[in-house]
Amino acid sequence: MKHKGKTNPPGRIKIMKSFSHLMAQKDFHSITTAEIAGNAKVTEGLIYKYFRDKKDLLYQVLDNHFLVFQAKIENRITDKKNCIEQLELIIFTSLESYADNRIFSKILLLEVRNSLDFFDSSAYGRVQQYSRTILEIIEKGIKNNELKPGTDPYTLRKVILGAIEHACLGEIIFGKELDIHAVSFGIADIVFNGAKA
Amino acid sequence: MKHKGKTNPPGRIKIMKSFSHLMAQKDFHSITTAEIAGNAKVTEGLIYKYFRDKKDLLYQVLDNHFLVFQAKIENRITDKKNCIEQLELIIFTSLESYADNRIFSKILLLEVRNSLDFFDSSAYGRVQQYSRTILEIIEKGIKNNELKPGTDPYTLRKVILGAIEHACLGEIIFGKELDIHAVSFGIADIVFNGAKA
DNA sequence: TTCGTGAGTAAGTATCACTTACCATGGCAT
DNA sequence: ATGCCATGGTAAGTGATACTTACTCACGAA
Repeated sequence: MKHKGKTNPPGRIKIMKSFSHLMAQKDFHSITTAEIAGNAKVTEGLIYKYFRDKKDLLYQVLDNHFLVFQAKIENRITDKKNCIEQLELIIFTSLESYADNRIFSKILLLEVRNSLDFFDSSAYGRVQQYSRTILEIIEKGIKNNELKPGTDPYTLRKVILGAIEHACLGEIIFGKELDIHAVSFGIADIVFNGAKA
Repeated sequence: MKHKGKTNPPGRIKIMKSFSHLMAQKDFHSITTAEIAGNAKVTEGLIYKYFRDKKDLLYQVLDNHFLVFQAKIENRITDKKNCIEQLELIIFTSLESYADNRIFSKILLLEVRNSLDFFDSSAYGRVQQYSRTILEIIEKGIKNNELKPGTDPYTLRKVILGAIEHACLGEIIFGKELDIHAVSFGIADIVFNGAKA
């Protein structure tokens, strides 16, 4: 008997909460199904009623976190008309979200990428949308001459996304504090004004 | 009986080669010790004579690949005196190395980061040195006014490293082709001259 | 000759992800 | 009322896999 996804029973919620909680402490592979179930006070078998396998659980937890992340970004950038301001805000908000949602960022930046089936998941769909939003803003910026006409939008996106992700890695891995304002300003300054004297 | 690391017996080499070869085909966790041993024509037990565990094998293979990577970079940048040229060369050479050494980049960018014990490994020591080299060039560049005086060297390094890594991810994960010349030039252009019109 | 050491093997074992078969309850059509 | 079946949940496996233990063999030095 498989779960159809029409309801959201307490067992399912408890499993996701338990797993989320464990992800804050250790990496995916060293979390056992026995631990997840024990922590959630259900039996191991129930996990497989609601999730295809352990990875599917990971992806669905990520998907949940991504919803909040995405809503925050989409909400904020609608105020700004200026493309550069929009991009600056995306950099800042991404850093902020990564910083106060360690589990989300740990899963997204460290755990899911090495397994190909992630890219079929609904969570990856959200990554793509976030990524597409950035590209569209850049293309608009080039069109109305806010950004240099020769800029390759894909490369610019690579630099922005790469900088954001790299900035978070130290914090995620070593638990270092990150001055979000300073770093996001610094990244934007380099990306838009250049580092050359 | 543990291995002291003084010699490099054929079994050890065969195991590392076998593992390297398997890493080109699938991800770390779906490679089994039985496969590694079978492929290398030794018994499973021998793996644990030379490597503490499967992860240790991963780190030592990475370490080997990193040696080549590092040598190439250090060699090339000694020609150039100009700091910006040095950084441009690092960007290009990194992309190039990542591109024609898929196993190396897959391990470094996707597989090792989620496990804390990597950061005690000798391979991580090499990552740190590579990273330090970049920082030193940036600091020199700021001192002799090639780069803007206000630049935070750590942030600039984040942008450069992040851009490089992000540029490679698509290639590693989906096997997409990457125009190294175009992308490395694009990254350098944005980072040094800025994207703002 | 003996002894110690490095290279390699064979046969486990504990643990883990995942499966199968089962139980209980409540709403609902007959 | 009654039968029924979908949904939420459990209990007890099972095969695979990472890692361990105890062993053999070859050989160079004392």
